[in-house]
Amino acid sequence: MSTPVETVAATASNPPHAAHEAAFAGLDIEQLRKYVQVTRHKLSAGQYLYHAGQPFMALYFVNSGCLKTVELADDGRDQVTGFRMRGDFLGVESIGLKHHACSAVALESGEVWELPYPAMLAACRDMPELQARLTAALAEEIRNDHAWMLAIGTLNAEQRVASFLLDVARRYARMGYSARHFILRMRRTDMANFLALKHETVSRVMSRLDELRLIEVERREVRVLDDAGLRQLAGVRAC
Amino acid sequence: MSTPVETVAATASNPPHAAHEAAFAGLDIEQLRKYVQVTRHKLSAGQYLYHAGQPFMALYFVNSGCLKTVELADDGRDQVTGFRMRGDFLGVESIGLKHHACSAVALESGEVWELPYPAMLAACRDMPELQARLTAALAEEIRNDHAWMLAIGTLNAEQRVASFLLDVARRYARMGYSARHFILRMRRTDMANFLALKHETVSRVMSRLDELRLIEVERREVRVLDDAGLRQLAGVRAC
DNA sequence: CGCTTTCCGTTACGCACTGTTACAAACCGT
DNA sequence: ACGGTTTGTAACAGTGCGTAACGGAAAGCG
Repeated sequence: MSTPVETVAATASNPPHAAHEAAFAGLDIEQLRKYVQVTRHKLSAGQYLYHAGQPFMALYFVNSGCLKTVELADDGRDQVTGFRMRGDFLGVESIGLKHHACSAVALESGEVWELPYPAMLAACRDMPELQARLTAALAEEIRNDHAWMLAIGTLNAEQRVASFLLDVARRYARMGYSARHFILRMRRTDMANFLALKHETVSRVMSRLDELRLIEVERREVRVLDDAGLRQLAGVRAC
Repeated sequence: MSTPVETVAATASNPPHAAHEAAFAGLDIEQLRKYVQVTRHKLSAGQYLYHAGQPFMALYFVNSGCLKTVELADDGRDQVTGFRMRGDFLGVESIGLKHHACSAVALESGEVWELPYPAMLAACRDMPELQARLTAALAEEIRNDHAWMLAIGTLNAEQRVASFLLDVARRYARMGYSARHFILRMRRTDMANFLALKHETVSRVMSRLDELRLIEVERREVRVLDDAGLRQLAGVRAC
C-alpha cells in the first residue's frame, strides 16, 4: 500500500482531494441533495460547531480541517473523545437525544456540511444505502472507541503516544497525505486529555521517542523515522 | 425516585419482570416475529455467546443474566468494554463487519434472544420505530463509551470504583431491583479491567469505601450505606 | 510595525498513587 | 473433602503526576 501522491498537510486550505466533493463518503451527494438541504459552514480555529446541551438538529460531515469532540461533566471535568477530519461524521453520538451530548470545536480553519437530521431520516427511507452508511458510521465509531479503551486500559504512556501517532499517520495516508511527515493539528493538552495523560507526560514521551530516533519532533511537526520500531513499541503486530 | 418493588437480585433465574417478555425494549415483539426468526439461547456462566473473529450473523437481546464484552488485541492484551444486562443489545459494535469485533461472555446463567441481522434490516424498512430503536441503541453505546473515557481519563481509582458502583445500582434500579443492595455479577478482575485498574487496587478501594462506611462489601455483595457520600466521592452532582 | 501579553511546549525534581509481587484465606464446583 | 479459582492483604517498586520555571511562538494591541 503506497500513497500515490504524498504531500505534507501543511495548510488546511489546500486539501489534495478537493475534486472528490461530489462523492459523499461513497454516496451520491447530488441524490442526497434532493432530500436534504446541505448547508456549508466555514469554521476557524477555536470556533465551536456545537456546544454540549444545545438542541440536536443536524449531523455534520467534515469536508476539510480538523475538529475535536469534547465530553464534559457538570463539575468541570472534560474529556476529548476524538478528533474528526475530512470524511468523518460529527454529531452521531447525539442521535436519539434532544440535546447534543458533547461539544465539537475546530482546531484549525475548515469546512463542514450541515445535514439536518429529520431530512436525513426521511432520505434514509428512500436511500437504503444511506441508511447502511449511517449505521456503519455509528458502528465504526463504537469500534474506534473500543480500540481506544483497549489502548488506554492496557498500554503505558509511551505506547499510547506511539499508537496515537500511528493512528494519525494512518488517517493522513488514507486522505492522500504523507504518513511519514505531518503536522499535528491539536495541542499537547488535547492529545494528553484524549490519551488519559498529562500534557507534560506527552511532551516527555515525544522527546523520548525523538531520543530513541523513532520520530523527529519539533513542536507540532512530526517525522516518522522508524515506522516498524514505532509499531513494535506500540504493541501492534500489523496494521 | 423510589423503586416500587425492591428485591435483591440474588438469583438470575428469577427475574422480576418476566411478564414483560412481550415488550421488546419498547417494541412490539409479536410484530417483530413476523419479520425476524427469534431464537432463544440459554447461557451458563463462562459460556461464550460469540467469539471475536466469528462471522457476524445476528444481534442479540439480553433477556436475563449478565454478560461482558471483551475486546482483544492480537498480542494477548484484552479490555472489557462493557457489561450487558436485561434490555441491552449485543453485537451492535459489529454491524457493517463480516466478523465480530469482540467477544461476549456470560457471567452467570441467563437467556438471550438471537435476532438474525439481515432479517432485522428488512424489518427496519417496514418498522421505522425498530430502525429508530436500533440507531438509538448504537448512539447510546457511543455515549456510554464516551462516559467511560471521561471517567478513566479524569478520575482516580476510588472515584472510578464509586462511579462504577453507582452505575450498577442505577441499572439495577431501572430493572426493578434494589439500588441499595445488590450482588455484583463480575469478578474483581473484570471490574478492574473495565476500569483500567488492577484487581488488587479494586480490592483495596472497596475495602476503603467500606472503612469510610460509604458501602458494606462482602466479596460480591454490596450494600450502599451512604448514597450521597458515594456520589460526592465519585464527583457526580446529580444522576 | 514593533511592542506586550498570553499561550504553548519543554524540562527538572520530588512524590503519590497505582502496579507488582507474594502469600493466605475464602469460596466454588466436582 | 479436594483442588483450582477468586478475593483480600501487605510490602515494595516504579510510572506518571504535580509543581515550577523557562524559552519561544503566536496573538493582541497601540
